[in-house]
Formats: sequence, structure tokens, C-alpha cells
Amino acid sequence: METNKIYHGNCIEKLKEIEANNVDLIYFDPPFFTQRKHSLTNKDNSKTYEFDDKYNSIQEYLELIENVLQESKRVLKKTGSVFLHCDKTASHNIRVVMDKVFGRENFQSEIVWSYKRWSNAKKGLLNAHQVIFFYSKTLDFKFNTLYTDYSATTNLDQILQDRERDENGKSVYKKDKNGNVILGKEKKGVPLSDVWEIPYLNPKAKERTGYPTQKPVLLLNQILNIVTDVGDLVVDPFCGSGTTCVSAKYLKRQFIGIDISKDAVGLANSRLEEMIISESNLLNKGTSEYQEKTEKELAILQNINAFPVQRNSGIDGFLKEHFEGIPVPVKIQGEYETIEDAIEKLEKASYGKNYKMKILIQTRETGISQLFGFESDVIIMKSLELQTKELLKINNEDITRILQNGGLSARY
Amino acid sequence: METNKIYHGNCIEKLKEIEANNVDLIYFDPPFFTQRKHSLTNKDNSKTYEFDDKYNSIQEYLELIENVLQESKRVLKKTGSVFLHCDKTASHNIRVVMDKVFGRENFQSEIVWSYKRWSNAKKGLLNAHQVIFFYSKTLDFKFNTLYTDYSATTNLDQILQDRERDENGKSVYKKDKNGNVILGKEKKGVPLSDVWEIPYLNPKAKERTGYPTQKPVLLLNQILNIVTDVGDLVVDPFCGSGTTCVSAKYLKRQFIGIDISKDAVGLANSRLEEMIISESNLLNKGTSEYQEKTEKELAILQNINAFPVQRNSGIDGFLKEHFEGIPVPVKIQGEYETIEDAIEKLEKASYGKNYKMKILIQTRETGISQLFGFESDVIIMKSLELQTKELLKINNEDITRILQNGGLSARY
DNA sequence: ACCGTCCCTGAATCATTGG
DNA sequence: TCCAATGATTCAGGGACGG
Repeated sequence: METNKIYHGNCIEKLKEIEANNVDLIYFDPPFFTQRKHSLTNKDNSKTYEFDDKYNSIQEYLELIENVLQESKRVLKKTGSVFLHCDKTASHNIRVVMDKVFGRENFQSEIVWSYKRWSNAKKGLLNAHQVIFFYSKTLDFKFNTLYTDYSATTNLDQILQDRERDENGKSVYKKDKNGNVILGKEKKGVPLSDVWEIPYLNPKAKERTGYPTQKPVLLLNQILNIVTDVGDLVVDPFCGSGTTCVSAKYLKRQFIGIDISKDAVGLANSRLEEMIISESNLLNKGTSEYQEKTEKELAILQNINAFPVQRNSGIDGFLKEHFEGIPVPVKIQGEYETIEDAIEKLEKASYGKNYKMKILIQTRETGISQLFGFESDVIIMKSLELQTKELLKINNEDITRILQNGGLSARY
Repeated sequence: METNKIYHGNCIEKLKEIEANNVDLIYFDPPFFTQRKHSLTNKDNSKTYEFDDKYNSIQEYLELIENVLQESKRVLKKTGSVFLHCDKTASHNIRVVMDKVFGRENFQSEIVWSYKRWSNAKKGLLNAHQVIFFYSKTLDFKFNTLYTDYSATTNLDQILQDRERDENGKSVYKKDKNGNVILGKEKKGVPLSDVWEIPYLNPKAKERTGYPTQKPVLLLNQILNIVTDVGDLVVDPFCGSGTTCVSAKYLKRQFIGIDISKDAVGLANSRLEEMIISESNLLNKGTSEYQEKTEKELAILQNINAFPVQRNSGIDGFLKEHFEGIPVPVKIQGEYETIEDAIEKLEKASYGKNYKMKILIQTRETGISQLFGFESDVIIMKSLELQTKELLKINNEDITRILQNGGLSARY
């Protein structure tokens, strides 16, 4: 069977045309057992794609899956793997079938694809992950370990040191005769775990085709990278909008795509011609880029019971509670900001919004006199640290005086 | 059956002693089904026999689980829930049993508990999550939605604005006749999702008991918080080292723990007792390890530039900066503490030390007048949250008056 | 009870503005 | 002209509502 093509037809029959022991990876994204119809219109409203997830019974559904799996196993190389993507409503039933076809002992991982999502009014927990089962044909499967960065809290200094066991069998850092630590060989990072946080395909993403249940190319890239090499053959029996094939082409793997919907095949082919892969801003930059607030600022916001805001230079957060039905913006005076600058920024960011209260947290001392006459209705609160600093400056006599003058509540 | 106790014995029999329709939450952490490799394998072509053998034993295992689940269902209230924690090797089989006993329609969530872990040399992905199934007895189950912060990429400024549909059905921001945006109602944050990243064992809390499969108290706290209220009854039929009971006690829920191992029951009881001892003992001996400082308290301490102190009931931290060469103890008023109690505790903890300054952070409103004449040199500072609360209470006219009376710095 | 439709939400992009 | 800031847009999946 010719590779690097997308075939239209029933996947079991098409799979039968593939020679045995020839495929390195089969990626399955079967229609979910959600019992409903999915439909979506593409960007310029020129086409509506839809398909049914309706089956007479779960048994019928599982039988279909089992048949496809059996045929898939036949075409897989000894070193090959299957990745099966499914949703939570039937994942356990599907895994029972996987066990039956591939064997319990060839189960490798339950991969969790987690993502952030818009919320809704559902009673219960917000559903924010999907599961991918990873089975191999034999225990001699191909696997490329990918490495991720060490977590921020890891003490890299220590990791880089060689270790040995002391006389009690305890693991200790190896030292040379001068008592200095020995720096060990290069570390590659932390092996990739089975929890993958990859942004869900955003509604505005250019990569979006309008086909329902479309998966991000980045997800497929990760799968292809860990179990295939350049030139290997990837098969997707339910290829839908063709994400797997796009990924395979991008990573220079051979591919065969199959789908029963003529629309899907057409769409997949056109995507291959014009490959758009969203460079996820979020993944490139990492969350840390976005979470620019210092710990100190976050602590202040938590203290004041406010949400942090990341994308606004004039506003650092909003109180969770509103004032007279209107949100209350909060700004924290920056380290190199005068109080006047801070007020100006907050006012500017509030322009056109009818805030009834704005709060500025003062973090540094200022000659307060300058402020009188300044036209603004911003309310200024001193941070606890600033209040403490002022406290520490006064001397014993002052404290005595304060206590005599009104007791305990004198200092705020 | 008496609550707030840990029973030794077979869980099915003990469950039978519990009255029907009486329990709010059952948390299951059954012994995992780990496949053992039998040495029989090599002998005379016993492959199929061996497979059968395993199959039989997992059947047996699942039957046990099913029986416990049936008995559990009986004791659950109509509004009750079950959380079943299991490892990946048998989770799908167990969920099939859950479907059978509780019904597919009562499946609520597949919770992913993810954590960072030491890497190992295993071929494949690093296993870094466990799954917890959440089923309810009926659709009328009790559920408290928890809220988390917005994502870093969310434009909160915009989210707070009201929207409407224009003539083309497009969603646009609502504006008043002056062209200003209209600010919408209060937001609580994003509903908690089904992916929970909780460190394996909170390194701060010395929970480690050495008992295998011990779960972090934070994980159990989260579960108890979403499906039970204070005073509700929680049952753990495989309670092991008793984390569920510790969490229940901490969150003021009633509990019944059961375990078949006498060692486990002893360990669980001593963990519970330790909590009791540390609560009743005003000496600083072993402040409850489980009652770690809440995030709020830590934020306040960071705010005031202080080190947290864990093992002293009268002192929560010390300022990093000293006052006249002497450390400055800080206490934060507890949620259920009057300001007088707080002062007394702080004074008591300071007894015999020559602190020249002591700081108490007031977190709740008090009739301050009671305090005058109180003999103490503790300095009281209001937390930012309290200051904000007071701000939100005043009305517009007050603000105007304040602004006229002295401008910006009027409110501290 | 069942169906279709509308409304609400918030993550994360694209698009535009402003310096 | 470029980059950063911020305004605008999208749409799945729930509940609610109406027929």
C-alpha cells in the first residue's frame, strides 16, 4: 500500500491491505462513545463538518474497536506501539479490550493530556483532561526518552555531583581527597512523565480547521517523537482532519491515513498541502513568562483577597468582592515606581471603566506631603512590610508613648 | 456504630454494622492488585495455565472489591459519594465494577492526582499520576464547588465586562450610552478541575509515617471539602495509616476507619492521638504537624517579611529584621480566636524572653473598646484583608468626605 | 419527558493601537 | 518600523428555558 496518502473508506478493510509487521506506530482516535452528534463549521462558514458518535450499545461499539485493534496488531512491527486516545465515558471499557488484544503485560502507560478550558455551570469538577493509552506489541518496543527541564525547586548543584554509597549503604555525595565534591557527567534533565500539559486548540488558532474533535499537532508530535524515528511508518485508521498525518509529514515520518468520511479526507489532504502548526505561545514562553508577578506581589494579593491579573501594567489584581456591585482594581507600587507614577498608571488603566473604588498598595516610604492636592480618588494602603519598617524605626520611648496614648491599636 | 474511631477487622463485616443511608462519603484506597510473576512459568508449557491463574486471581480480587462496594452503597446517604483511589494496573477493571454497582450514569469524574517524582531508569514514560474515580449514589449528590485563580493568559479586565450579542449573533462587549463598558457581576474564579497537582508528601508537614501508599492529607482535604460539610460522616474501609481520618478530624467531619491490619490500626490511632495531644497541650510540644500554616497565614508572614515558625502555638513567625538587636515575634489571629486570646497566647509564648516588640496581626473585626486598659505591650496591625473589608463597608459619601478631608492617605 | 435553542463562560489566540 | 500593550474574537459544553 502506498504511503503518505490519505485513504477514504472503512478502516478495517483498508488495514487489511497493509502488509503484516510493517508499521511502527498506530495512533487511534476513534469516535468517542458520547452518544451524540458533533458538528462544527469551518472558519469562513463554507462548510459544516459533522459525524455521529451514536451507537446502538456499548457492546457494539467495543466490538468495532476490537476488530480494528486486531487488524492493527497484525500490521505492527515487533518493535511497534499503539496509542489509543479516548474520553472518560468509555476509557475503562476500551482498556479492557486493549488488554484482551495486546495483553496486560504490554501496557506501558496511561498518558494524561491535560489542558485549561473555558468553564461552565456543570455541577461537579471541570473536566480538563483526556487519556491516551500506550501499549506496545512486544516488550522489545522502540522508545526514545525525551527530557524535560528540572523543576525550579531542584537543587541542580547537587544533581550534578557524583554520588556513592557509604559503609552503611547510605547514598552520599562523592568527595575527592581534598574534601571537594566531584562534578559528575552531564545530566539531560528529567525524563518525560506521563502527564502532558498541552494547550487545547484555541478557538482563534489558525491551526483550527473547523473539524470537530481536532487534536493539536503538538500532542501528536510528542507521541511520534517518543516511539518513532525519521522514516518510520505511522498509521491513523480514524484520521479525521488529519492531524496525525500533518505531524508525520512535519517530522519526516511516513504515514497512512484512513477515514470513512469523504469530507474529512478532503480536509486532511488540503491541510497537508498547507501545513499550519500553531507555535503555542504558552508552550514556547512557558507559564513562567506569563506569571510575571513576584512572590511578594502574589502574597500581597492573596492577603487582600484579590485575583492576580497578569496582562495589565496598571492593574495587578481585582478584589474578589465588589464594591457597590463594581469590581475594585488593585495596584501594588513597584520597586522602582514613585507613588505618583503608580497612581497615574492605575488611573490610566481604569480609564473608561466606571470603577467606584481603586486601591493602591504603597510598598515604599514617600514624602507624603507631595501628594496633597493631587487629583485622584485612589485609596492608598500601606503594605504590612512598610508598616513594620516604620515600626522598627521608632524607638522604645515612642512605643511607650504610643501605648500610653491609646494603647494597642495605635499603629495603623 | 460509634464514630470517630478506627476499627480492626474485615471491612465487609464492619460495614454491615453501619446503619443504612447514613454516610456522606466513602473513600476507598484498596490494596492494589499487583501481578506477581509465578515461577511456574518455565515449566512444561504452562503459559495458558498461568494466564488463567492470573485471570482467576484478578476475578477474585474484583469480587472482593464488588462486595465491599455493594455494602458501601447500602450505608451511603442519597446525597453521598464514593471516591475510589486505585493504581493503573487494575483501574479499568475496578471501574467496570463501579459501573456495575453504582451505575454508569452516576459516574462524575476521573480525578487525576499528579505529582513530581524522582526519575528512574525505566524504559518508557515516568509515571507521575494516579487516578481517583468519583461516583455519586444518586444524581442529587452533595457538591461544594471550589474556585481557583484564573489562568495567566486570561484577560481579567475583559472577563469582568458584560457581553451581549449583536445583530449578527456575534458576542460583543456591552457599552452604555456614553460608550463606556459595563462592569458585570462578581466572579468567584474558575471552578476546580479534575486534574489536581498535589505534591506527593508535603515536605513541610512531617507526615511521613513510613507506612506504604500513604496519601497526602492535602489530597484528602480536597476531597472532603468538595463533597462533605462540617459534621458529615466519612468512612474509609481500607484506612491504612489513617490519612482519611486525620483529614476528617482536621476538617471537623465525623469518621469511621477500618483496617484488617492490626499494625495499621495502631499507627492510625497514634497519628490521631498525636493530633489530640498537640491540641490539648498548650506547651509548645509538637504543634500539630497536620495543621500546617494555611496559605493565608504564610502569605501574611511573607508580606510582613517574617520567617514562619512551625512549632509554637503562640508565635507564628519572627521578623527577619530585629528591633534593637532583639528578634520580634509575630502572631496572626486565628480564625476562631478572639483578639484577647491571641494576645494572651502571644504573651505567654514570650514569657521569660526579653522581646522588645511583639506584633499581632488582627484578621477579624473586634469591638476594639474592650481592649483599652488591657495590660499588654503587643502591637496590633490589621491585616490588609481586614482593612479592605472595612473599606468595602463604607459608602460613597464617606469616600468623598475622606478625599476632601485629606486626600489620598486617609485610610490607614 | 424530550428536543432544540439560547445564554454564559474563560482560555488563548488574532488584530490593532501606541510609543 | 518594530515591539509591547491591550482590545476583540472565538466556541464547546454545560444549564436553563420554551415549545
